[in-house]
Amino acid sequence: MAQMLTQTFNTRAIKTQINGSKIAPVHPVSDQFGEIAGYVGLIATEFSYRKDEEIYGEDEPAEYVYQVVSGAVRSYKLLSDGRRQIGSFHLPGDVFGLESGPAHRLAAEAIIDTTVRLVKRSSLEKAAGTDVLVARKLWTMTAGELRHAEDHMLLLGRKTAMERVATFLLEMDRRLAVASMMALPMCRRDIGDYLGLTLETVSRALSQLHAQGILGFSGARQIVLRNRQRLHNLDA
Amino acid sequence: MAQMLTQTFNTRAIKTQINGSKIAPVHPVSDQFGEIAGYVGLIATEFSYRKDEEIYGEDEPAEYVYQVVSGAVRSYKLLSDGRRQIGSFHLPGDVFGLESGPAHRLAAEAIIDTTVRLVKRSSLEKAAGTDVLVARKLWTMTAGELRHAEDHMLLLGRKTAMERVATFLLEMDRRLAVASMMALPMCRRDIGDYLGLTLETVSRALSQLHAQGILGFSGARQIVLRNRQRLHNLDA
DNA sequence: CGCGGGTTTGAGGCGAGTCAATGAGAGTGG
DNA sequence: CCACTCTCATTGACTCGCCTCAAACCCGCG
Repeated sequence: MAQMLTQTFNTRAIKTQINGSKIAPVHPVSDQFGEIAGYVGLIATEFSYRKDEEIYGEDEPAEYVYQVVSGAVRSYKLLSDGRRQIGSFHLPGDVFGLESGPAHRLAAEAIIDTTVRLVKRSSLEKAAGTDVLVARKLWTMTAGELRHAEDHMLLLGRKTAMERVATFLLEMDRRLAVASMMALPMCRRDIGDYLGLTLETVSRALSQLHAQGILGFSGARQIVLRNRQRLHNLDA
Repeated sequence: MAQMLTQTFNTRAIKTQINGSKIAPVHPVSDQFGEIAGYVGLIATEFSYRKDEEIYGEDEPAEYVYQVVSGAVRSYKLLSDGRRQIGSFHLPGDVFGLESGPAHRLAAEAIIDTTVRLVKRSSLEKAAGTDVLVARKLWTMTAGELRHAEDHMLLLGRKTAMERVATFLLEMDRRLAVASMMALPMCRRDIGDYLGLTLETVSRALSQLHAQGILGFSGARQIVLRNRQRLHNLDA
């Protein structure tokens, strides 16, 4: 299996080894991996990426499907002049990189040091070809991404800067708050590129919310929401 | 079947009958309907909507899946104060209203008088439960919508007004041009709400493209692209 | 023909972007 | 343990692209 990895991962495996990431031993799919597919016969492998390391590029063949174990990932598209739109952030437990077609439509990078679990796309395809429950699960996961994208189109097309930031805070609060505190893994530029704003506009909105007592800081990326209701009111 | 329709369509069927739409006789799925599912046993019905008539509302139970036969449909979300984001336009041949979950996440309205073919969602679910090819087709269709949404997020978050209009024109040219002429079914406000712009900004961009000789008008909604290459250059 | 909705065009305002400087931590090495 | 550095974040001043408001125009349709 270690041999299979070096074959199939080629450049990425080499790069990751240079970066000092470990390759976890092969093991059967555990319950925790049920999000991708809780079925015997699927091989899950762990893999690690360093901060800002590319996991896959836009239009690259979609060979694997990933689940974040720890860390955080951004999926994005670029325009030719470098303008970037982040489509989604992937946090621990999230599955990403799932494609129905042959290629990844967004690139993916580790926001911070990140460990993922992955399975070969062909394994999933094969399982889906014989098991309608697997097929249904794949559809449902893609539909979940579509739901998020539809909500995000409304944000990008029609919300004001303050509404976008309020939406973002409530989303992150829901997805990664522990004990009412959230530790954002991403920088202001990432947030801006997710919300269709500049990093300065994001910073100004956060400062304004801080001044109004709606949130508290413990360092720029440790945020406590002090009044979710008022935040909801700011979110259209 | 007519009885089934009045039962299952309730208010919509009544409204449509008042509007004078016809209810087509039940018939087996034809080859043309293969986009939804070319399988024996699925019942397709035709239904018509008048200009601006609602086909289904946001968060309404997703009982049917639709395919445009003729006309055009807009799918959109609204903010509480009326701001609208159109997620996509559905043109003849397009399938819309397909959901993995229980409810429609966007509302749908006929842009002009429109005829659709529809099948019960439960029929598709049932077919997908026994036939992995049907299941695969449903997944692929949802993945296609996701691809469009991802491209559109990039447009809404990062493109300029002129780039958005150029992208729109190329999309419509690809999807509905006949003999290099496209007859837009939607008004400037719809285009603006699709592109995250105001109708005035859309109009100004089109006027500018006209002045540059990149497109020609035969009435405000009949457009000929005279230089696709320059339009591509304007689209980031 | 003559409405009337839809479109175009103009003038001015404003929200977010740009450019620039300062500030605050986190990590590093002496 | 502190000084240094470097990245990231904040804040300010100014600009600008798109929005708003308003008026004129143009067809398409009855």
